[in-house]
Amino acid sequence: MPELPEVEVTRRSFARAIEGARVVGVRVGKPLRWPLGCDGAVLVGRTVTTVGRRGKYLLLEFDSGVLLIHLGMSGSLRFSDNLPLAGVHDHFELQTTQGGLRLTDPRRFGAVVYVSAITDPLALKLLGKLGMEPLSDDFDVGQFCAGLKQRKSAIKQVLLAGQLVVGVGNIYASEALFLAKISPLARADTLGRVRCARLHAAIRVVLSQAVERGGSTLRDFSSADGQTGHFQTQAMVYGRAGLPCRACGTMIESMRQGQRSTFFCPLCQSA
DNA sequence: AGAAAATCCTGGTGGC
DNA sequence: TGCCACCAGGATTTTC
Repeated sequence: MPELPEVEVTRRSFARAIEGARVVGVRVGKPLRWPLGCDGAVLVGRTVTTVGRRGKYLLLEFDSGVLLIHLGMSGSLRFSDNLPLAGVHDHFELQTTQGGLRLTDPRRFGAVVYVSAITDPLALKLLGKLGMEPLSDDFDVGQFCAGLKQRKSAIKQVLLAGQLVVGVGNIYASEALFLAKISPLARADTLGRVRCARLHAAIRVVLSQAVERGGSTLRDFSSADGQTGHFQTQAMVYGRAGLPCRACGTMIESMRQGQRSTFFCPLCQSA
């Protein structure tokens, strides 16, 4: 499930290799979450300048125009000068002078959207209300705490919502809350200065460690050069229901919060 | 208005 | 074996 670390690992795995490439062809498969927003042919002849990221969106910037790429929950990219024959789950492909960039996405919750600029209304609609970037300097403790003070729902769900801080999905929300020793059920507005600062730090630690480990490969995630991640092997709580807590030995529990599974240690995260 | 909760999309999987 | 409920991320819709 691509969350911020998987998207960032993907970005790093092909950004350098694709920069300067000129588009020579586009292949579109089945429809994704949203329409591409242009005829694929109009991309031919454009040159890739940079590959950026905002939240879980990759921003493939051309000398003119930008492709917003979202991996949804089952998407992965591959960039290679020798891609295998396209399969049934390959739904977008950019052929360039430096190799082919292909999106494979069985569930098709992902998206590739063309906008003429990052200031385009459609881009603003998708990116405009996103929260702070957790790994950048703009992830300010004060702003984070102030934001939490305004939310009455459970802290786990506030993290997932992405309006305050982006990129923290189901895996890393559980992990960060464990690291910060905060119950996923705690109301966001009840967290004081100390727990709030601890959570802020925990989010940064968990996400940056996950990036270092190449992300989490639960089923089939791999970066654009085919590498799998292995953060999942060091998860403290995610997917560990019924197993002993790595810190205190208490049995890890799971529950449902807003139709999503949450994992936590009832002792370490009792407050 | 703005926050919170419910809904929807798809295909792989596990249980029976 | 086949069928079906269930699960997942997050934008969108509905409710409060």
